[in-house]
Amino acid sequence: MRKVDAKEPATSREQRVLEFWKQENIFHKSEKAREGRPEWVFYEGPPTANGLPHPGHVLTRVFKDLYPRYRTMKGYHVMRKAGWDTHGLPVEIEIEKKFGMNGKKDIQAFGIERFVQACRESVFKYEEVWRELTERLGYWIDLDHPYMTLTDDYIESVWHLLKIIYDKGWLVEGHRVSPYCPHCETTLSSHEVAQGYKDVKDLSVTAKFRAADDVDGRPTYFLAWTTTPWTLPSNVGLAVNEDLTYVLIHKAKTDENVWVAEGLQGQFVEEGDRVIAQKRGRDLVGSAYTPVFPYVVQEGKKHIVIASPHVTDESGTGIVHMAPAHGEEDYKACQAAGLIFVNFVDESGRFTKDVADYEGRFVKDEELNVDLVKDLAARGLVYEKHKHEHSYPHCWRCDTPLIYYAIHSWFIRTTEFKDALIANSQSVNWIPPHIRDGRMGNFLENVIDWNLSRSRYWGTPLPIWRCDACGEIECIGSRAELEKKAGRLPKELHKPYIDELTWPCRCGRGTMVRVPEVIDVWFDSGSMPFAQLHYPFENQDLFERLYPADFVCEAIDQTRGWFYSLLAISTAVTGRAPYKNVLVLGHVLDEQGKKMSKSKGNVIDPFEAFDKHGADAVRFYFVSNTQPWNSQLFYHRAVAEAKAKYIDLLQNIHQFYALYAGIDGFNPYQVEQVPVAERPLMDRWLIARLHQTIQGVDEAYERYDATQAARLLQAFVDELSTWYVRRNRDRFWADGMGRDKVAAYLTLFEALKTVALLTAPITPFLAEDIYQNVVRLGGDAKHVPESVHLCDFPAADAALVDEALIREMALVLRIVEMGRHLRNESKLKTRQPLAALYVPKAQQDVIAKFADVIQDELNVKEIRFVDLDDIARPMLYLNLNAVGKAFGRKTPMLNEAAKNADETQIRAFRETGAVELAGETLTQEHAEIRYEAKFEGLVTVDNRLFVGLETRLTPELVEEGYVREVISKMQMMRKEVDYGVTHHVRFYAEGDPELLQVIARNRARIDQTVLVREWSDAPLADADLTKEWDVNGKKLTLSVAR
RNA sequence: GCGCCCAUAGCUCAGUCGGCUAGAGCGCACGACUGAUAAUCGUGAGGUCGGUGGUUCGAAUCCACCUGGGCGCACCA
Repeated sequence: MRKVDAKEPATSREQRVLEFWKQENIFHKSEKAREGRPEWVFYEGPPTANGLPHPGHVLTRVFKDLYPRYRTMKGYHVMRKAGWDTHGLPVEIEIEKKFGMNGKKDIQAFGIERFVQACRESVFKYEEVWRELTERLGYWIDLDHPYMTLTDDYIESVWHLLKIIYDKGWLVEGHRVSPYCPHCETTLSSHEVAQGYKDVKDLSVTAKFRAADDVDGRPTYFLAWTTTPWTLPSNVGLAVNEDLTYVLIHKAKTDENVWVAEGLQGQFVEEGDRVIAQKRGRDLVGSAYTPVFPYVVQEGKKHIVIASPHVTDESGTGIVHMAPAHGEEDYKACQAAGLIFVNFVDESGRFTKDVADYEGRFVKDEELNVDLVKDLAARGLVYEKHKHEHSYPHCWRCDTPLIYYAIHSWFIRTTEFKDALIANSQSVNWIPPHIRDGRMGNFLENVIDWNLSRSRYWGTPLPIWRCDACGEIECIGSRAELEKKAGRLPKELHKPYIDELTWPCRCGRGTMVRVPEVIDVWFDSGSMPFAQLHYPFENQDLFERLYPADFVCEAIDQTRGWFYSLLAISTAVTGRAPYKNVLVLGHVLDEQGKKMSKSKGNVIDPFEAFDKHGADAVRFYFVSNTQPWNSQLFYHRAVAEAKAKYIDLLQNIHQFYALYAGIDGFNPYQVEQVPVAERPLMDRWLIARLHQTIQGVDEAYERYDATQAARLLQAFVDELSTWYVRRNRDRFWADGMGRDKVAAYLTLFEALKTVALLTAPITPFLAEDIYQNVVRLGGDAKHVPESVHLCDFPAADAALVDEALIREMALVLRIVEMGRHLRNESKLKTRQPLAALYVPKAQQDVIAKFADVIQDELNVKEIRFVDLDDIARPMLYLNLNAVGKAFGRKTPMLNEAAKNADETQIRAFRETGAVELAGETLTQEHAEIRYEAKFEGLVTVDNRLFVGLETRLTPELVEEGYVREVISKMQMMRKEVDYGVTHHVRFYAEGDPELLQVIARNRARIDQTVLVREWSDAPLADADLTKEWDVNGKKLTLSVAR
């Protein structure tokens, strides 16, 4: 065993452990050792390695590591395959930036092959950083055999899944209005849109659409509000709700009439205005109006009022302007009413030449919108305008504001199997449970079709070929199928190579050409249960064993991300839920509770945290601080605190054990075992607490409550250190190796060993360090598993959980606490022995068993069992402040009466809470009962217990106090010059003659305690230290030498 | 706008089924210990349990509404 330096920096300890794991291949062995055992299935959600890790990744990885470690110790086989998410817009945008490109035209010019290869190369840009993070954190995951979404095998599996979905008729193309990024020139799915909402201020305008017919000879307008003035040139209709009532208001100031919904008229009727007509929405339908811009010239039904049920009178005017290309509801309502369709915005978000005056201008440009509104205002068509703050979707990667845009896309008809999605989600153990019916439940209730296609380059190609003549389409589900059709395989299953493959259509006239789109990256990652194994082309048996997952864990933003894509694909393909238990984590926030983000500059570098506090401390902090689904504040001071109250404490105990076990050459495997039943009470108590802790920790891990496990461990380690070790220190430095000493060693050994095992999932480094040193004796104990992580999880022995003993010890601790309170009040330091402690006779049976502990802890000569009335007098003690407020001038009189209250009055107060004094009724707010000692000393009482401390000093007690004081000073000097704890040394003393006599009289005891070899008669010439002390007011000068 | 979560000491958090005087750690003040010692232990001060109302013998806990924070959703016209 090696000596332990509790001050060793955590990083150096953790480096040592990492070295050992690597050297001995422990991670690999931990998986190997459980081969053939039942599987406990974990799925890794793939991060993208082209960005740097964030503290949030540390949080998820702590929990992704902890439960697999626990399950492995419980005897399960856990496969831990890493994964990388490699496709998609984020990668493309990086490359665009890198080469100074902007938009798809530039990419085309750059060359798609070159572009795609550049993407491929950049995907693992930060892999090294991720690898280091993973290692430093102690996250055991197989990074050498990861699944990668860009490989042909992976893509082939994804194709297989798409084909199944296609064959079920759920993969369809459609023309609909979707959120669209004009920079990336592609549509986004709902879960991508969800990532990018931001609060922005946009110019909003209430425009006036002049009705064809004047009323009362005055111009009459329909009012409609919009926050997107750029959609007004494409206006083809106005929508009302058939069932709402609309009013016509005569505006006195401008002498014109305006239509708005009745429910909103309050915002439009000003002084002098009046309502001159009222109509149901259905009666307005069909009314013609003049458009506010002249650009819609296409023939057909247009510029009339139509009905749409989605119109409400909750905001705006209750009349909605319709631009069918830019709103899902607009599109549907216009179609239903048979209005024409126009789209004046091109794929890069600019006006086409149809909008002659604004051709080429970007529609989300603020100036353009201002110009449009000015244009309207010049023509008197603005009723009102203002800056409106609202949250508006932005592209989650390039930050461009999205527009709603009617475009051709491929969809998975998730709405078709919505019920199955809901049923599968219901079967999952969501942690915390509210996710099931809350976040996830709501989302699934409102599920919309999955917009799968992206008109981009770097992604899994949509495996659909279409005949350029007859339009027939075919979905390809494997490489073999493709080869059969096309006669060959491409260099890789990516654009542009894949697009080169064509074949003649059955129709005999045309060629089958692949559609240009790639798919949403979320489909890639959601396919991983299948694709990570290249299923069904390989590993069919393995897949059966590894599906579905027992456990997945990500942060809450993945509800609509990975959790959903896994669920949707799995439900579509197998009809089953892909996972059984899902731990949904909260976000990591900074010290002020603000989200950590690069732009705010408040991101704590995970590596800095590891360097400062060690990975164990970070891990323990995240696990113990709060339940993981709550937001977690992350800052250095908090981690340092977690370290101090658990990691350091445990390492201190380890150091203590190693120090003495080293000195004594204690070997737990070679000594004669002392059965627990034959060990002292203290040992039995600790063992009882230990097994109680095993039970609690095991159950907590089992139900995915590692926070509870960590807190139970922390409580146990605290008691182990501050009560067991502190109370039993002298047993470890007793001479020889008697049975009591062996019992103490065995007890502490078992506690340390078990704690190392219990804490291994949470703090794997510290656990290993203790295990190697204490359990494996630095490698000498060959008969125990090589690593703590190869051990079986400890089993609690219920028979050892002596609950009565645990309760009794709690009582003892309470007595000690009360005793220390009295010591504090008496101002008599603990080193001064006192004659007696009084405790309740009623508890004699229990207390007597622990008398020596209590006596020693409080430094009293004797414990006396008494009744409270034997040692204390109850008194009525007034709260003069309260009494003064209530009774004013009678206060002094009442106080006098309280002092003289007799026993019956006090008993009445004790029993009823009220007492009659001098004709007034005093209650508990005015008075309390205090106890006055009947002996020379102090008494304290609580509702269960009382403790009395005798403070009378006899000459003998005083002398002993001096002795203890002198011993203490001598020990401090030994410490200061850093003599070994077993060295015998020489002392010389001079000073107060009385004190010197005390020393002389107590030489035997002092010498034995302080290991004094010789008292010198003359000053020590070779003294290592000389110090002058004040010993209870008497001068003493001491010198020490070896 | 709709939905989910949260709000307890200066800070971070416990508080079980509604039930003793609402707890812990850190910080602060004071003290103790001194063979784990740059470690450790104790005592004390510190609370309108976010607010208002309700249910109840009894509410931090259950209900309603409100306020503040975090997050999510989206036809915010």
